[in-house]
Amino acid sequence: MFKIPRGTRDFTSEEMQKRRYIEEVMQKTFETFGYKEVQTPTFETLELFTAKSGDAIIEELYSFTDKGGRDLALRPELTAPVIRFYVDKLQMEPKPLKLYYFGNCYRYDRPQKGRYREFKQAGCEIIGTDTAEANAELIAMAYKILENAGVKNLVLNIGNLNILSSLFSQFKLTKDQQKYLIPQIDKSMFEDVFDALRDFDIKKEDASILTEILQTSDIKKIENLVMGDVAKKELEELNKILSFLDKSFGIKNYQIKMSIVRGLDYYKGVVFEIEAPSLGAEKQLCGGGTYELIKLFGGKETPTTGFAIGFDRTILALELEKYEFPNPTLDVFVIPVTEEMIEKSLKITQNLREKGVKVDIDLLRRGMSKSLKYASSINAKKAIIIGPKELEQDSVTIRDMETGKQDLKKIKDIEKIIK
RNA sequence: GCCCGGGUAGUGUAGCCUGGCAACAUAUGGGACUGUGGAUCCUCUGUGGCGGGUUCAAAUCCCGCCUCGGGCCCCA
Repeated sequence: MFKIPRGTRDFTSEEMQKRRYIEEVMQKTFETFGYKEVQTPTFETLELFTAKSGDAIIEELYSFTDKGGRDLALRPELTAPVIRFYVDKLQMEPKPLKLYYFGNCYRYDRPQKGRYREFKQAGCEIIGTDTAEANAELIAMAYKILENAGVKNLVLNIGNLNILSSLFSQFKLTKDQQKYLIPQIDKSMFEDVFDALRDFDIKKEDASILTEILQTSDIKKIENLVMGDVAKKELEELNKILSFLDKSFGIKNYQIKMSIVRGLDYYKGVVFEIEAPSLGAEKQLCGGGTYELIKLFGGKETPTTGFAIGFDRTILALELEKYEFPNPTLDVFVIPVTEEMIEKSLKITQNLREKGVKVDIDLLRRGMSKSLKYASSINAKKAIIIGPKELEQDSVTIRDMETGKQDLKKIKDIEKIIK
């Protein structure tokens, strides 16, 4: 017996039905926002990912050397590949460029619920604009995608990294000091942040201002506390985004959260995340923001914002919320009563299939009773019984599997009745 | 990578503490009701994650590994 590799999954037809359905809903939402689908390879050069995230991520990558000696890696995410694609081939496309994608990604992590070594992401990037309306539209789309997919309990947090970094520079914190603070901010350990700031010789008042800003979700309060032109200007932008979300997109269910940091290295400006609180440790469904990667990849700098949605987690959240996925059904199950009927039955089956009807036929030469039972267990809507009695009159028996009602119908009329 | 809890037919479970023939339900295949279902009955197949140790004897006790789950770490 062979075992499935750790952290990977097989999907049953029931699960695939759910996944395809949700993927379609997401895809439609992307399309209604004017986004176009792209696809990139499953593996890339290792360098693409180390350039973006540093050598430290090699530990969490599925990387390998191919037979030509090239260092490659299975993609751990899709932003870097898509931006590589953009820099390589799409720079002259009319702006803004709105791209979306679905793809499996691979990370060498310890698996647990909602975290797999092979997982699927849905995401997008908008290239060439960073107006408040562009950012608001993007955040709204992320929210709507999850809402349209049917997730009920969503928490949308929005922050802005430029405000944080301008405060950092105002307090003259060194890069190392910032590096020390960021993980603590990420973990909401604000007392430790305060203590650290004091250790860095920040005045008590300034330290409390910073920790206040990090903790409050009251934008007025932040307005009163924030200092410096850059931070004030960014705050104004943030305010515009929030106002668009509320007034234009009807999304009121958001919270300011200045402690979203998301690896400050290449994220700039607005950042956001959407959580499904019911999911526990791995509850983040979506993360995104504005970032600067194009220049790093050798392209002409232009604003970019994007997000990624954890597809598997979205499915998990829906299942937890007892979301009712559509049931897989079969339009017709054909039952030949005797072996002599098989040829005619296959022909009728095939005729219906050519008309686009979902039809299956008994292939085990089972009796009527077992066949009907089987038809019922696979959720067939109708059964067509084909036997000598019926054929004498050029007819078949059509049985409605829900009501149990059945009628003798002419073969030439089957198509009409089924449709 | 760390801490904790699990792993018994395809699925869901009992037995484990206190070692002694591996079992129940369900699903699947076949059959009965001789052409009408969700039923009933009969029947076949199928089970201890893997390896080692203790013992006359291990699903049961001990150790290691694998794996799933909860919590960390990480979260691009």
